[in-house]
Amino acid sequence: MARNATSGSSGGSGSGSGAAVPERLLAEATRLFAGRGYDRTSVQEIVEAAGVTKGALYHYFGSKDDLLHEIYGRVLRLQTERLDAIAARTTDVRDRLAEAAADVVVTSIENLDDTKIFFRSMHQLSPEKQKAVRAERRRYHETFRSLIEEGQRDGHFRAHLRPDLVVDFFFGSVHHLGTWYHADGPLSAEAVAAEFSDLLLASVRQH
Amino acid sequence: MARNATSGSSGGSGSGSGAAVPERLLAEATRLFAGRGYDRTSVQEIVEAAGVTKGALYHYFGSKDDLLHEIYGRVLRLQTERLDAIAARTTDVRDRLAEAAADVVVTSIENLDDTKIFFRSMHQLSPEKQKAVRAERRRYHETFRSLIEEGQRDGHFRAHLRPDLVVDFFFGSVHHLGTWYHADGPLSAEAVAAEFSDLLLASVRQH
Amino acid sequence: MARNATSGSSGGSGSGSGAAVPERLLAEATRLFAGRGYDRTSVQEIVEAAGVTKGALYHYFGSKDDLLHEIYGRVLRLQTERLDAIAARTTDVRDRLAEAAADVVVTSIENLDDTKIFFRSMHQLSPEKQKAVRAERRRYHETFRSLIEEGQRDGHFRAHLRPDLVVDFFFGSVHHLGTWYHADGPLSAEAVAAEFSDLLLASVRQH
Amino acid sequence: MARNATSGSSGGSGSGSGAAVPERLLAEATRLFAGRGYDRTSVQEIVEAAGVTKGALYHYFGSKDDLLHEIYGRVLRLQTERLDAIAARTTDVRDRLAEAAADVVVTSIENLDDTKIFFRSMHQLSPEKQKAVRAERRRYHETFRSLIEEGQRDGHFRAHLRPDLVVDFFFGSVHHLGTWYHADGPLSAEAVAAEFSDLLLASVRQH
DNA sequence: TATGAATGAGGGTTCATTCAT
DNA sequence: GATGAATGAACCCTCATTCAT
Repeated sequence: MARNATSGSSGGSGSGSGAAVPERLLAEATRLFAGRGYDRTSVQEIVEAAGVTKGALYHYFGSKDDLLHEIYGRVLRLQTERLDAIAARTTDVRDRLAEAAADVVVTSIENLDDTKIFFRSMHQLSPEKQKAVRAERRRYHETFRSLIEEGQRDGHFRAHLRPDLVVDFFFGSVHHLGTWYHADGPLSAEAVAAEFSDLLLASVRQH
Repeated sequence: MARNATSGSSGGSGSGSGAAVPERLLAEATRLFAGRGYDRTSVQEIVEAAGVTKGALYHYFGSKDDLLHEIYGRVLRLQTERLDAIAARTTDVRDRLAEAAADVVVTSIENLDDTKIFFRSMHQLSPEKQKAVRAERRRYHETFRSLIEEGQRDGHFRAHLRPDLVVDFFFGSVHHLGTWYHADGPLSAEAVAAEFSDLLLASVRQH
Repeated sequence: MARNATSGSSGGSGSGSGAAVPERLLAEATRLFAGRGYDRTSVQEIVEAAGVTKGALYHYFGSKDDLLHEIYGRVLRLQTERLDAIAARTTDVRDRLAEAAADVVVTSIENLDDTKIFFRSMHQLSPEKQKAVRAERRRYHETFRSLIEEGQRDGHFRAHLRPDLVVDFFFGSVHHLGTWYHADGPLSAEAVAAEFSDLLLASVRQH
Repeated sequence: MARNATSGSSGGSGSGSGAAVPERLLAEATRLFAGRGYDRTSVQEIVEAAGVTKGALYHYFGSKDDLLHEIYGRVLRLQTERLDAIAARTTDVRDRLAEAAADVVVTSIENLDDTKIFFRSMHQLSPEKQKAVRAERRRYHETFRSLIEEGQRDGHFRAHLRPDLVVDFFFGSVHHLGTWYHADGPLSAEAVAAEFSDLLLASVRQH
């Protein structure tokens, strides 16, 4: 029943604050959910930030829950696409794993609000939407895991490690980025990506 | 404003479910916060689960927020004590780090409800309580980090790694346990602890 | 404010579900009002059921209220015409009363949705429309009552009965049909009509 | 989950408008539902009329729906008790039927607001509560019907009549009272009761 | 020590209607 | 003739907290 939230842009005749209404709503919701948490952000606050009324929000989104789901969807689609592209390459599996690890760190930092929301607010989605998101997330993890398994078969990675545990180990670190990373701190996204990638590779590599 | 929540036990002649009222309240609150989240758990649900009335809760705790703070306090005190004990030993720093890592995994799994609450609900504490918790947490992280720095000075651990980044890397994995670990799954707490500890050591060790 | 709702049919070349738009809207509104009640049926539901948009509805009808009024109008016109025709005959007044009673039962059952709406939703009309409907209804009742009065003058019906009370007695039964009658039950419309007519005649006849 | 709404009276120390809060809420709700209809009466209007806040209403009643259900319950209990008492007598079945008919007319008029609500708002109850009310109502109708069946077996009432149809015929008239009866009109409750009872008896009697 | 009725502010959501296109 | 985005007001309900008892 959720309406299609990504209508074409308003075409440049733009009255108001520039971007189209659904995009503005998603952007403000993302910002507020990341800051205050999903439950502490009221629909009223979102629409005020976006400069529209509640009716407009419910014209585009079926519920507050739908907004959250849409936010998840965007980031999942983005990361899945990127991982699939990296995994499909024909380079050494160690390079592919390193690159995949660095890439997810960079995109997580570039979308830090989404990252914060992701690991804090998943359980506030309605059960069925939670199931949908988990399924997409599982696909993503499986692709990542298959890289580790491939490295183990090739003798590059330590064979006794449980690949699923390694995935949970690493993605815990990634999801946690939202808790401590600050854009205005001393570390660039690429610096963190390089070190996380290095740590992951060192932890699995056959020495 | 917070009353002292840990009064002596009611002496055993207690009516009801055995344990003293404040303990029962904390236990039920922990269970419910972990399951539904802090904001979605009502005070009414907590007192019903504990078999008391609202008046009783507000007799022992100044606010719902106080309950959450107390839960944080318990787990922080526990983990700080254990880490301090491990860090104070005189064994090889690699052993101390491995042991500290394994220990925090085991206690996180043994108190999985607290772990879930910890990483999801921090931002739902009042700002000043949040500050207090963060300060305690920082002390904990600093102790952990000092083990890594010691290992670097000794030449056991790779010198170019940023110790604080390593700590955030590892504790992301630990906090994430609440998201995927299930007591009735195939892995014991000790098995996860061993593998996480192994991964951490491998990732930092000089090879 | 109400536009003329019964425009000529669109000529048969019509796109969509066959009948002209206003008729389709009235038909779906009748079905929905009978099922869910007037207040619980949204304009959105009506236009979706009719396969048009809100703009179309408001093009033909001035308001949601207008739809309800039009539904009342149709059934009132129908029943008034039929009663007038029966009352104008020259047969024995007992036969005319019996026929009128049976006829209103049959048409009430044939338009059971209208009947349900009639007795449940009158008070949801705007005051002025309510007044108009009541006036038409009064005319109808007066015609019916005059049959009873005629029978009393002729000595066929018991003289001490209050004719208006008899009318209310009988039409209570008729309006109530919507509550219990089901088309797929064991009773045909004609069977109910015969028995109701019989009960009415027996209740007023001089024995 | 509905709280018990009929606490003891407040004991005479009565601050405020006299009666206890739940009773006041039910009384005002009855008045407003009868006047405007259930859907058109807001919870805000009810609590304002009763001089309390929304929180107080929801302290005693689980939902607006519960209020309606409680109103139904009261009138059903009253009428069931009275009918059972009359049906249990040992007088001639014609007298018992006449008395039962007259009695339900009198109590329906004495509780005219409840009567109005009954026939207009039943379908606005939640499905499960509707089922409960219908079941109670069916019991009531069955008792009434058994009087007619008894009269048919005794040869007092016409044997070919369908008893259930007679019951629906008569209770249509009774439920309809709310539509036309006015306390300040020319007819006393007893006068209407006598005539309705007479009409019913005449319609079923063997002549 | 404990009760539980009552508050008051705010929660998410629905909806008839309008109007620029 | 017809669209559908947007409004704005009202809707039912929840909840942490207080306080007279």
